[in-house]
Formats: sequence, structure tokens, C-alpha cells
Amino acid sequence: MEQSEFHWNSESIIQSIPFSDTLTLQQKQEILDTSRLIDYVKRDIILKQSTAISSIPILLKGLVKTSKEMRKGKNIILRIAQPGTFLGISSVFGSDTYTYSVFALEPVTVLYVNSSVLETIIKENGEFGFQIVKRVSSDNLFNINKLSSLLYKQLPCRVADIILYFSEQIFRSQTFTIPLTRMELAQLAGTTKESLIRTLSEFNNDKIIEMNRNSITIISHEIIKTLSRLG
Amino acid sequence: MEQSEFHWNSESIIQSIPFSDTLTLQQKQEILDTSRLIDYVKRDIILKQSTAISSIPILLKGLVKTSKEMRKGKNIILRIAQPGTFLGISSVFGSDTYTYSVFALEPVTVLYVNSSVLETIIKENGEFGFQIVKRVSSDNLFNINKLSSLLYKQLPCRVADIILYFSEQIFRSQTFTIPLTRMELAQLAGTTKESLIRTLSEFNNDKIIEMNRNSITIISHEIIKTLSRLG
DNA sequence: CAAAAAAGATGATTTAAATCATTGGTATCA
DNA sequence: TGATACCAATGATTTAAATCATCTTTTTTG
Repeated sequence: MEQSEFHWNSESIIQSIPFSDTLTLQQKQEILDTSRLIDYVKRDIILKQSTAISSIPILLKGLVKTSKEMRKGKNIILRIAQPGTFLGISSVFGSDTYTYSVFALEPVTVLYVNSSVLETIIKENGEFGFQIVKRVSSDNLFNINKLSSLLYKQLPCRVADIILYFSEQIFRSQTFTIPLTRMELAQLAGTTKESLIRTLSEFNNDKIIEMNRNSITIISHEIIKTLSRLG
Repeated sequence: MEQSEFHWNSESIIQSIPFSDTLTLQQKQEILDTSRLIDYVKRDIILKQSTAISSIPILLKGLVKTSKEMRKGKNIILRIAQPGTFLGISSVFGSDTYTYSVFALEPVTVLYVNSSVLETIIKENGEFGFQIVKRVSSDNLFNINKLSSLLYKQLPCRVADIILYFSEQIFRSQTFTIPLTRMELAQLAGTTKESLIRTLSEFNNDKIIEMNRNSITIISHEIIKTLSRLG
């Protein structure tokens, strides 16, 4: 972890803050004055579950995974977050410790905003506050959705869901390189690495996807869609 | 469903609205002027999943279940909500349809608040808005927690969790009467009714709980706690 | 660069829980 | 009031996926 020195000036930082168009000049300045910019490399830990909350990280660059740590090896990856995401925002306003960890999947830049500054801005700027409500609400719906998928769909469907998640939400392409190990993919699908590998291999053998190492191309979007839709 | 006529006057309604102490007189009046009070009986549907959002129900009296409907019989009960809860608030601000249904478990009174009125109040009253952020955030943490329990704990642990949920969160007593059928309990535990019945019977045989019909008494709080804690 | 560790892949075995099947009890209502 | 549908309970059977075991390949690091 190191201070970020390159590429970022005040203007570009502000532009990367979600809903910054609703902020006053003074509020923008307040955020800049009380925040720190930090760079991370792959595998670095950005937030550690169970530690006391000091500030709110905003992801400015790169992909991260948010992961709930259970016991050894038994983690759940909640989501892959993209730039423009408040990390751990539910924890900040719903708890006094972070309820999950966040790890860098590639070179990442994070802006740490003082949480009481953000709290004050939410209180004095209703438009910004309302956007935060909307953001936390959709996060919530995302989790409810994940809950029901993981609970009722069986493995091939869940794996299809993940392939669609990367294809549609993260990379917006039929071909993409997954930034996770098989173990992590399993944690995202709520299964074990062996079961995940088997399912992916089947998809590969059945020519539903083409897979070399971490690179995946969706061959039959049709079938993947159907698998994902049916329980 | 019928207009609620008894027991409620403006003062008592306002007092039952969450965070109403942060509202101005005018805002309180605005809510009263644009809302409707409705009574329900057991099994009535209060919100129907997938319907367009028109207003925000606030639960004033009684218990309800919020339930995500999958295919036939395969539902998930997300939580049992108590008076003072905004129902479906995440859907309201994170979607344009309700993402789950809400059913009355007993005689219930609901105040339907106009959603654009509430939106306006959130925007003009930062303190209230911030309380909403906190509320939605803890809902989110609740769901993340449920997600990880259902995914990694096995059945006896999940059933122990439910018993503790009713004992500690809902009824605050070692003895309580569950307002759900076995099928619904199963949907709350993420299992089938047969498996749930078996597990509860085992607890009963092992004298961990005492159960007649829907009435449960926790005999060994110790064991229930341990079961719930260990995966 | 070689050794150690981690990741990936596959087959064999086990297991928790779902499904299927049946029966008795209890509301519900034409 | 009898009939129909729902709920509860329990035993038998099946099954999806976890676990265990082994081996290869890749990555990390001293």
C-alpha cells in the first residue's frame, strides 16, 4: 500500500466520487481536505472484516472483491465492485465494525473519506443523501437476489449466473478474463472449488463456453441464459 | 382489508412513524394528509411481489412476514417484521416494483405513505434521511448475515438460529408461540418442511426445547446457543 | 534456479438433506 | 355435517454436492 501520486488531481478525484454533481463546492472541498488517496496491488487487503470503522473508502480505479470471512477457507464473495463504489457503506451506517473484507483484484486506487464528514454532508445535502439511500437500497436488493439464487438454484444454474455476471455486469463482453482463482469463483457461487471446476469443465466440454485458464468465451449465450433462468 | 377506524388518532399515528422526532410539524402533517390507514387480518397480502410501487407501507401494529416468491412452494421468508418497520423500503428506492411480498401473520395495521412525499422529506430533512440510510444499511447487514448463515451452516444450526431469532428478536422470551406453519418455518430456515419437522422433533426429543404444536419453550439455552454459534 | 507452495483437475466415496410415500389430525366450507 | 383441503409427522429412497485422495501444472519465493 502506498500514497497514490500519479494521474489524480482534485478535479479527477471529484469526478470519480459518486453523485458528486449533487455536492456544493464547499462540500467537495471538505471531502478533498479530509481524505487520503491510497494505491493497492493485487491481493492487498483494503478493508478487514471486524475492524473498527474509521473511514469510507471510495473505489476510484480497479476491481475488488468483497468477501465475508467465515471459518478457514469457508468465505463468501458477495460481489465484485467496480470504480464508483462506496466500499462497506452498509457497515459504516449499520454497524460499528466492517462486516466484510475487501481485497484488490488488480492495481486499485481508493479514496478514504472521513466518515463523519460524509455523515454531515448526507445530513445537510438531502439530494446527496437521497442518492445514498438509493445506492444502499439497490445493494440490498442485490443481496436479496443473491440469497435466493444461492439458496434455491442448483450448481449449474449458479455457475451460469456467475458467467453472466462477469459478462454483463463487469466486463460487458462475451469474452473476458476472470480475475479470480477457482477457489474464489467457488466462493462466489457458494460451493467448493472441486464442484466449481467440474461444472465449468462440463460447460467447456459441452461447448457452452470456451475456456483456457482464466479466459472464458461464451459460445452459447442461449444455453447459459436458459440455465440461469431455470432453477 | 378495511379502513382502520379504531384506536388511531393523529398523535398516535405520528408516534408510530420511525424517526418522527426528526420531522417538522409541517412534515408530519404532510404525511398524515397523504396517507391511508388500512387493517388486515391473518394471511392477508399487504404487498405483492412484482407489482408497481405506489406507496410505502409503515407497519403500525402486528407481525408480518416478508417473503420472496420463487416458483411454487419454493419461497424464502426473509424476515418477520415488527411495528415500526418500513415495508419494502429497499424496493421503493432501489427498484420500480416490489421485490418481495409481505403477508399479515395476525391482525395488522399499516399506514400507506405516499412515496414521493417521503422522497421529498428525505431530501429536505437530512436528519431524517440519515436515519433512513442507517435503517436500510442495517437491513442490508441483516440480509448479508442471513446469506452467510443459510449458505454455510447446516440444518440443526439454522434451526437453532431461528429459535433464537424468535426468542431474542421477536418475542424476547424463552417461551413463545410461533406464528408460522411448519412450511413457513422451513422457508425461513431455507429447507423443506420435512427436514424442518425432523430437526425440531429431534430438538424436542433431546429435551433442548419443549414443543406442543406452535408453542416452544427453550429448555437448554446453552445448547441452542452453541448449535447456533458452531457452523 | 530449484524447492516449496498454491492452484487446477479428476476420480472415488460419503453424506446431508431433498424427495417420495403414507398416515393421522385439524381446520375450512359448500 | 360430511367432504375437501391443508397441516403435521415419520419412514424409505434418492441425489446433488461435499469430502477425500491423488496427480499435474503453475506460481511464488528463499
